[in-house]
This record gives sequence, C-alpha cells and structure tokens, in this order.
Amino acid sequence: MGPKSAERGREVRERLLVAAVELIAERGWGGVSTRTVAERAGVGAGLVHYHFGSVQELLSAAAVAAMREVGGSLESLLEQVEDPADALRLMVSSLDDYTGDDAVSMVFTEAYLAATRDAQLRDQVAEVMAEFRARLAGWLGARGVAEPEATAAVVGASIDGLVMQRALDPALTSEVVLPVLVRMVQTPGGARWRS
Amino acid sequence: MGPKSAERGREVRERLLVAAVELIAERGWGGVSTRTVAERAGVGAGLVHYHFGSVQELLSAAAVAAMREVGGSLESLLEQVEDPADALRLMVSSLDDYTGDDAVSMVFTEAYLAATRDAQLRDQVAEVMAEFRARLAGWLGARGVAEPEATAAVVGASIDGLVMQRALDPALTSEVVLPVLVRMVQTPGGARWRS
DNA sequence: AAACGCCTTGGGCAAGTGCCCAAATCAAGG
DNA sequence: CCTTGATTTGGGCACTTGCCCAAGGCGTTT
Repeated sequence: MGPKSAERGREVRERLLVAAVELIAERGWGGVSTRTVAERAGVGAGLVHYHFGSVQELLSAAAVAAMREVGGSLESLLEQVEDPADALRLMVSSLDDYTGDDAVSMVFTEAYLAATRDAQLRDQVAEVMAEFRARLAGWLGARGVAEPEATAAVVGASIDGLVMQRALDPALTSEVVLPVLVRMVQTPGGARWRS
Repeated sequence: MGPKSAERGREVRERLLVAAVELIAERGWGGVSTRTVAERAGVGAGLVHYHFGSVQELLSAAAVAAMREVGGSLESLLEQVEDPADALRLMVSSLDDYTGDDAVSMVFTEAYLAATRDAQLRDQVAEVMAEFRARLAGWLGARGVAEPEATAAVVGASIDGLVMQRALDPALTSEVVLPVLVRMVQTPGGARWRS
C-alpha cells in the first residue's frame, strides 16, 4: 500500500467530520444525508460508507470529536483565572459570540437529542460530559464553592440551556445573565476567592 | 355540510397533534414523516395535508401547543407556594418524573432547534418563552429576588439544560441539583421569604 | 513491467419522502 | 331521494434516502 494514499485518506476523513459538524448545525441531525455531506466535503458520495460504516456513525464521530475539542478548551480556560466568577464570565462570553452561525454550540444540543436514540452515542456523550463536570467540579471545590459536583452540573446545564434560548432572544447577553450565574458559585461565607 | 363531520374533523386534527408530539420525541423533528404520523393517529396519510398545509406546519403547531400547555401549568404551580425555593422545588421535581424519554420535555428541546431553522416557528416559540419568563419574573420580583428578569431566564434555561442532561446521567436528580438552584433565588439580604 | 492494495468514483437499487388529487364516505338540508 | 359540502381514503408522481458494488486511479513493492 502507499503511505501517500493513507495520508490522503485521513485528510478526507477529517474533511468529512468537519462537513458533518457544519451540516448538523445547519440542517439538524436528521437532515444530514450521505450526498449532502459528501458534496460539502468535496468528495464522492461513496466515501462516506468507506471511511465510516454508516451516516449515523459519521455524525456520532463528528459530534463527539467536536465536544471533546470544547472540553479541552475548558481546561486551558480554567488555567487562566482563579476567581470562579471570572471563570463563569469566560465560559458565558461565548454566548455573545454566538450569532447563529456558531456550529459547535448547536451540535451539543443535537448530540444530546441524538444520544437519546442511540445507546452507543449516549455512552460516548455521557463520558465527555462526565469528564467535563469532574474537571470543573475539582476546580470549583478547590476554591471553596459548596457542593462542587452539583454546582458544576448545573453550571454546565445552564450554559447549554442559555445557548439554546439565546437563539430565540438576542437580549439574553452574557452581561444580563452573568450576575445570576455568579450567585451559584458564591462561597458559603459569602467571600469571593482572591489569589 | 354536517356538524358531525366538522366535529369529527376537529377530533382527527387533535389526534394528529398528539401523534406528532409523540413522534417528535421518539424519532426527532426530522424523523417524523407524513405516513408515520398518520398511522400513529389511525388515519389516512392524505389527512395530514388536508388539516395542515405541510408536515412542518403540523410539527410546529403540535410543539407550540405542547409548550403552551406546560406554560399554563406553571401558572397554577406558582399559586400553590410562596417561597421561591419551594417554587423551584416543584419545578425541578418534574425532573425526577421525567426519565428522559418523557415526550413533552424532549419536544421543548426539539422545538428550540427547529425554531432556529424556521422563522415563523421561532416567533411562536419566542412568544411562549417570553410569556413564561415574564410570569416567573413578576412572581420572583414580588418576593424580593434580585434581577428577576435575568433570574427567570436563567432558571428556565437551567431546567431545560438539566432535563436534557438528565437523560444522560440519571444521577442528576432534583435532590442533588436543588441546593445549587436555590442559590440563584436568594434575596439580597440573605433572608428567605416567609408568608 | 507487473502485481498489490488502499482510496475513490459514480451508477444502481429498494425503500421512503412530501405533496397532490380523483374518487369514496357520510351526515345534514333540499 | 338527491344534492351538498366537508371529510377521508389510497394510489400516484417525482424525488431523495442509505447503502452496495463493479470499475478505475495511483503510489508502492516486487
């Protein structure tokens, strides 16, 4: 076999994943077809079933990869701040960037729903979310926030919900929402963290 | 014409709406077809386009109706309690009843995503949510909760997000989550409402 | 040059899609 | 009885769907 061929194959595989994420956001999970995703990636339709067993497997792989990427960016985000309120500000600030063409935040919601109907996908998504929560909970707990596990779960769920509703109500900016979210990460004594 | 015919027509229309809500939850917005929804309702396939202009219109009408129903139940819920923490407890307690495969909570998320791709649906969903938020915000404001509008928005978004994630993590019970949510509705002085 | 093997293409098939429409149904009014 | 008019049916059309597969391309190895 040729190493050149394998390399090109991996590059095509990557293009299919990117195209899948775009189209999941644009048309919804059920609206992505073999031919549309192949055309977007600029390859023949048959390649979808060559690199991935089925359209469902392509969509699942694309969504999980996108979610893992976001989870990784959380890690570097938490290293930049010390105050929980500042961390929330950075996380929620993505709300304002979200103009509607942000594919990744939409893919999160689509993946949640698709996971409801696919046991294999559910396990993968649950794993990503558990990792996310554990990381955030450890960080919050080290800074005196009460019930760090539950707090991390609610913070994550709140951001997911806010991203969805922001598409319906542009007035729901991070500036409006942040003061309320900050109440969730107040330390029991009422004092805020300082480095 | 026969009044009986019109009456039966309205009954069939209702059955189509119910079937649509069920199928949106089971198969997702894009997975509901003319024939599946007609079969579930026990009628011929042609009736979908007789009572509704298109499948999209049927789905939108069904989702909005289901959402309005939930919004109405919120109103009666707020009349039963006085403490904001108790109100949250009642709202979130539905989390435990909803195992994740609950039709209505799933339809909410599906409707949010579908509204992103249908301007007409977006307006209707936004109206329902605005009404919901206004009602809750007024109730919270009258009880001394700071920034009632933003708080109502975040509470609503949090519950939406929690309902989604609860399908992935059954450990996310109302008992675990409630203490964190209550922090959001604490009155500025730190005192809790008493009747 | 020939053989090998991964990658890629595009056509083909059965099944399903939304929507349309002629024909049937049926209770009320003439 | 016959008409009326809303309701309902089921078949049909053009189209898309997921997936398969024979055929070809191309770098590497022999």
